[in-house]
Amino acid sequence: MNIRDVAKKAKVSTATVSRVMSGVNIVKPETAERVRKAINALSYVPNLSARTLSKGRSHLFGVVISDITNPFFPDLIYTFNELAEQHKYRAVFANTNYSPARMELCIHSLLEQKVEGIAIMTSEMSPNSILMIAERGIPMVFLNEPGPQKNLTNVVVDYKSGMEQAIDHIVGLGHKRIAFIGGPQDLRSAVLRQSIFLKALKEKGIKLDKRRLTSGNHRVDGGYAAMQRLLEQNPRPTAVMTSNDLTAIGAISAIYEAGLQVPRDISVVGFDDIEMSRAYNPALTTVRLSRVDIATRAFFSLYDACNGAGTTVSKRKVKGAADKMVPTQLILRKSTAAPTS
Amino acid sequence: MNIRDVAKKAKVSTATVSRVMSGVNIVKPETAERVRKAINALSYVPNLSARTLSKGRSHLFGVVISDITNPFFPDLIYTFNELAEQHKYRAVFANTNYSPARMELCIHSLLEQKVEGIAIMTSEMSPNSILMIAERGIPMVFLNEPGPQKNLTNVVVDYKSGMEQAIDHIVGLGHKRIAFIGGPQDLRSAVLRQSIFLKALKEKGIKLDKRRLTSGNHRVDGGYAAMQRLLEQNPRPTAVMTSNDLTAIGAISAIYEAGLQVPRDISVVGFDDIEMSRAYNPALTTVRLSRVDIATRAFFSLYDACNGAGTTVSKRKVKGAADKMVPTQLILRKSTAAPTS
DNA sequence: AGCCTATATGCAATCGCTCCCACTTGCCAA
DNA sequence: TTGGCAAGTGGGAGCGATTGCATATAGGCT
Repeated sequence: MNIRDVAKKAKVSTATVSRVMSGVNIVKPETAERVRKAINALSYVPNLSARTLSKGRSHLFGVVISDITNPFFPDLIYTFNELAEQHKYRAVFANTNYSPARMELCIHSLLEQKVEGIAIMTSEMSPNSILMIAERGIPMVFLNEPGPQKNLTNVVVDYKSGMEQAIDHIVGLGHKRIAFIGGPQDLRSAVLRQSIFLKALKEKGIKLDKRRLTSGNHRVDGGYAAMQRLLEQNPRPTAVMTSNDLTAIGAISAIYEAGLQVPRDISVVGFDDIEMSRAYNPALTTVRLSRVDIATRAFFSLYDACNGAGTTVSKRKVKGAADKMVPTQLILRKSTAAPTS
Repeated sequence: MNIRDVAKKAKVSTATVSRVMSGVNIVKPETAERVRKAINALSYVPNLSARTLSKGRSHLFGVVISDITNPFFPDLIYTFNELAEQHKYRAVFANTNYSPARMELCIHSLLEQKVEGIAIMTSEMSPNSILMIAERGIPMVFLNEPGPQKNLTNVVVDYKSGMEQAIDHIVGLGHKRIAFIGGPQDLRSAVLRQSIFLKALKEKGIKLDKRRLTSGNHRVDGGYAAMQRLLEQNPRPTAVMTSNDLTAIGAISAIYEAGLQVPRDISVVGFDDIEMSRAYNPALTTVRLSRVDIATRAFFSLYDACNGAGTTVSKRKVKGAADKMVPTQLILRKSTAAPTS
């Protein structure tokens, strides 16, 4: 079942069938109708490989993520996918599983598929792969990449603002013994969050006792273990800032397990505002980082690069997206309160 | 940059390059080496569309899901993807957003991509689409589809066993006033869970007061609202069984918000055992439904259908998968306890 | 020397579609 | 009448790979 069968059935040439399907060029309405009837009658579905090969365009974007299981990503994927669909693109996803070696495979697979743009939403990197993309002139977009190079754009998150809001909140409540649980120290985004936190703290003239600076793994168990360590201290911290929500949730588990309560005994602040933060018990005070924003900026960055800056509507959107950082914002919920001296 | 460039550079024909890449047929080692050098030198990546078109095989499976944002799916996708990779397949995902109309689009897209098999892991259905798949002879696998038709397999979950374990646990603790919060009544899987729960209850000679049977939407807010309604009753239930974990989490929020505690005042049991259940506060007693199992069975069901039942290893695995239902199992954690009369 | 086989490689048709170009037809102006 | 133009359609090359078949070469055997 191919375009020739349809052409035969509709008594036209394959060229005409093609024209009817793509909707461009002029086809006499009656002819078009006949073709459409034939398509339905045969329940014909065009072959995407053939079309891609022939046109030399895939209308496909690749998105590289670390791990679909990480609650940070589904929202991102959802939004990206939605936008792609709205703009007649498709999106394919590739998991690196946090491994640069696997990232290389991911990129290779995306290149095989002739994607027209690649969004790299991970921290781990394979410089070699990046090179391969670059030398093909394929547009790329990164997340918080430090040194922006030519030929690629960069979605950058305004971590600082959110961190400052969180610090102001904690300090405003009267906390003095503040701890920080960071993420894995080989994860660039985690290191970035930590350093920005420390810097913001310093700028406010507050100094953090080194013993209160520890780290987990950005998962629940890591937060749990880190908090257990903090709880052994005497005096123990009265407020804990964390590098992501899963860490915060792990920390809260540890606090309850030690017979203490949040926020009565210890206040906890998360980062990311994943779906679960609102539903958690107690609902987590956290810094919201909009995955919808990130996905939107990433998508339009690629879309714009592929479809010339000439367009009007998309142009405006992208311009807006490129101008500003992705904002972050403190969301006050139930996991913070004044210390009960 | 295509196979001809490589051939020219290595001073061989395109046929030889192709043979080197696919690894089949005999190529003189030195020639192969020369070709490999050329491939690297040019950093050539083959064009998948051309390959697919030429071979007439896509090595691609499609997976239809409702919504990537639903925590039920990421695990499923992860596992499916992993298995696909291990078996030299790729997997593409399509979101229906719970809409049969969109499902039609999803299927159309998968057919365009010439997928070799389709796993339909959603409840919503578009009979028309199913027909299109069937008439192409493409293997399908469903999740808990009630009437198994020919030409498709069905992964079925043993809801009953898990429900019975949960009921035994609750009843064994001494609970008399048991409530149930179901899912959306237009979602087949939710209706199934509910009816199996009621049936299991009846079989044990326990009867449920109709007023204690209510439903949410399988999301946190629905569980919250449903629980609020239950809390207005006098006497209120002492144990609540729910149709999924998100519902249970919503219910717990409502209970705490009413100034009560879990499990002291009310016990809550979830269903699914999503990642968050373990980390929730209190950790949720729930019925585990292994997404890994589901994905594994779904994958091998398609894989086997596509690669003849003749293979040995896969055959064994698939046979095992097809024989048994996906088991469910009660996981005891902290959200259940004996009622404090 | 002549023949045969096994091994290694090349030629070219093919997959299903798109799109350039050429062609037909009908209409209007010159 | 004729030329020119626009609208509608068809022919067929080409996209980049795979693969059946033909061919070339080397070595072994009689």
